[in-house]
Amino acid sequence: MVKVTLPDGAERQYNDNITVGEVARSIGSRLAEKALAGKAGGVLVDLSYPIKEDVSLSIVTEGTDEGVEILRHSTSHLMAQAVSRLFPGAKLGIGPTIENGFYYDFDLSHSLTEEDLRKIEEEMKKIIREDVVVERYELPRDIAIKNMYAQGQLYKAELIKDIEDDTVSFYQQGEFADLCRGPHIHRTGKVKVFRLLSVAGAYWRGKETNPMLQRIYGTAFFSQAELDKHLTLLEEAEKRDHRKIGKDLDLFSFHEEGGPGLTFWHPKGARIRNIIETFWREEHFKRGYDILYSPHIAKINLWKTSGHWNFYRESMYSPITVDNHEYILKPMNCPFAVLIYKTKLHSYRDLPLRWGELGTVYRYERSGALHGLLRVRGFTQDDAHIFCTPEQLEEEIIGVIELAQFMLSSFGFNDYEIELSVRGKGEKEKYIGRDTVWQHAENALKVALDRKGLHYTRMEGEAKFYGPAIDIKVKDALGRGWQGPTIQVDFNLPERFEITYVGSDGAHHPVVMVHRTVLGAMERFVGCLIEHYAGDFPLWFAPIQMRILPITDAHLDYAKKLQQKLLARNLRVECDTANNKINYKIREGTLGKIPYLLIVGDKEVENNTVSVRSRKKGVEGVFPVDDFINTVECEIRDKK
RNA sequence: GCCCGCGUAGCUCAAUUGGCGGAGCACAUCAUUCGUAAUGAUGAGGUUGUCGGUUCGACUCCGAUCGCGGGCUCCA
Repeated sequence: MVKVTLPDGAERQYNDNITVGEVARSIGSRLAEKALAGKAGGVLVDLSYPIKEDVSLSIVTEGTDEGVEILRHSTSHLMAQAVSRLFPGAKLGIGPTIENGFYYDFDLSHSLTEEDLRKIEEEMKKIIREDVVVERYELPRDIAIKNMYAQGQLYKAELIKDIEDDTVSFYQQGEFADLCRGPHIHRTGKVKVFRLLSVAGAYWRGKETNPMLQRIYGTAFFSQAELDKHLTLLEEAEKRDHRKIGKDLDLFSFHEEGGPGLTFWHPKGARIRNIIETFWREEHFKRGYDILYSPHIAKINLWKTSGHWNFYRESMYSPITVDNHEYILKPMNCPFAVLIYKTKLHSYRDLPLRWGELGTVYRYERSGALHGLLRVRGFTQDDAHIFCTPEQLEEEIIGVIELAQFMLSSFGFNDYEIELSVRGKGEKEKYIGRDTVWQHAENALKVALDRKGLHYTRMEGEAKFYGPAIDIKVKDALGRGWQGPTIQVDFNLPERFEITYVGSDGAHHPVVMVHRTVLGAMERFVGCLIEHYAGDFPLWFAPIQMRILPITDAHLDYAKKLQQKLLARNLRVECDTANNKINYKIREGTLGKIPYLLIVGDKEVENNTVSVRSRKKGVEGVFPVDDFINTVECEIRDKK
């Protein structure tokens, strides 16, 4: 007999080798109906899993996150089966679940098209109707490898070679079997609704030197309603796309004549940037920062000293030769701050020095990586370099974390992920500096994060070449994370440039440098902002805050005077002088996502009022001009 | 950079199997002077991304190239 402990604490006795599915059935037929898998002792197992010893068990059902994940994983197998049927000889890569769906990689000579996806979907539905049993079996590792080679499944063979266990498990459904840890749904008929979404190239195991496979992305749900909801969500996200909104709202553009990844800011986009930058400077001054300006290019030797030429060259624009000297467009601002630091001796009494710089850098991003404002080749970092003593380091990092949090929340970002980016194992040639120095730097970051009680993920191999970092990722409309703020501890550049401070003992000590941004880069930040608000910006940084709409030409004078009055109060206001009906003007203003539309006609002229229509609430009513000004000035101050 | 797809008027899109490139919006002119999401008429606009090839004839087929998109890789 075995004792099974259920989630509610109930204990039940069963015969040895009873399966998870049978336990579910013994509890209730409805549970059995909805059961997909089990969780025995915290490990996900199939319904066919035989229970051999006392265990705590929960049944994974359709309505749960784990259930959906199993469904998607099984759907990816189903897809692989369909692809294998339609394209004999297809070599299979991997087919995992991902957030909101799944994918499977295939190596086939035929290039998959959208129509192929529909055909594969049809074949998948056929397999669902066949409702074949999905069965798990195990093979000794060596035999499994031999089998895979015999079947021409080289990728699978390679995967098994990397598995350390003596036996590996497979799942058989009809004529199709696939290497998999499981668990899986027990019949193909359990798959309900799914959709194949796109095809894309993907390197085998993510390595550029490996062959490129064809990846099919798809998603699956337990109900049509859920799938529909998900597809609607994708459509909504498309509407929030900053590239579309940027065009519609006339914020920025890119030009073939200008070059890929080089942003042209239009007046309204530039206005947003200017507001953010002004806010940024003021906030920095308040927190004891000064700001710098530095050149866009510098002689190549500077970059050799800094290490960029050796460790960062592939991201740098090629040298420009002037008067027999080679110059490089700066990919980073740090060496410039160092040069300024070196212009005089610094006492420990002067530290920390916090030097901010809205520095425009140029990096050669591979053409395929470019993406609207979110990944460009020329961008302005809201950079700063802090020079401090080792003792001050922790406090400085905490100060930066707090500033970054303040900045993000000021712009409405409360959902972001924090990563601690450290060196990858066994690729030391990618980084400069000694182990002890790296250890020290990493520890400082870790301690600061812990002191702030922040949750973070440790990311191996994500460090910069000169030091580890705290990276904060904000999300776009599709939930893709983009690195924004970053805090990097650097003991290496100070050493390379031999920058020191004079301590109380009168001796020179190496200074510690912190590189950081609190927004990331203006381009990316504005891109994320657009998606976050879908172009519907809060009043305080909306490029146009209000537009005056005169009913007829007879009200133009009043409208113009009103505009002057509002401009004088530093409000961003337009006047719609076009010869159009008021309905038309309102429509234009609404589509332009202008926070306030101020309608003025006979009544308003007579009483010195405005009829206010807000984007948030629609018709707000008629207010004396000064009252309206008061209201919006409060709203701007509160950054609502 | 790699795989796949896409480039037609400022924008969003049409154009049988290769046979004289159209529409809506925006813009200009004229009329209209209007109260909370589109007034009407007229007009202007293009070497179909670029270069080359096939053809009597190319937006359409082929090649190259530039740019964009979805991913992979890479990163603020």
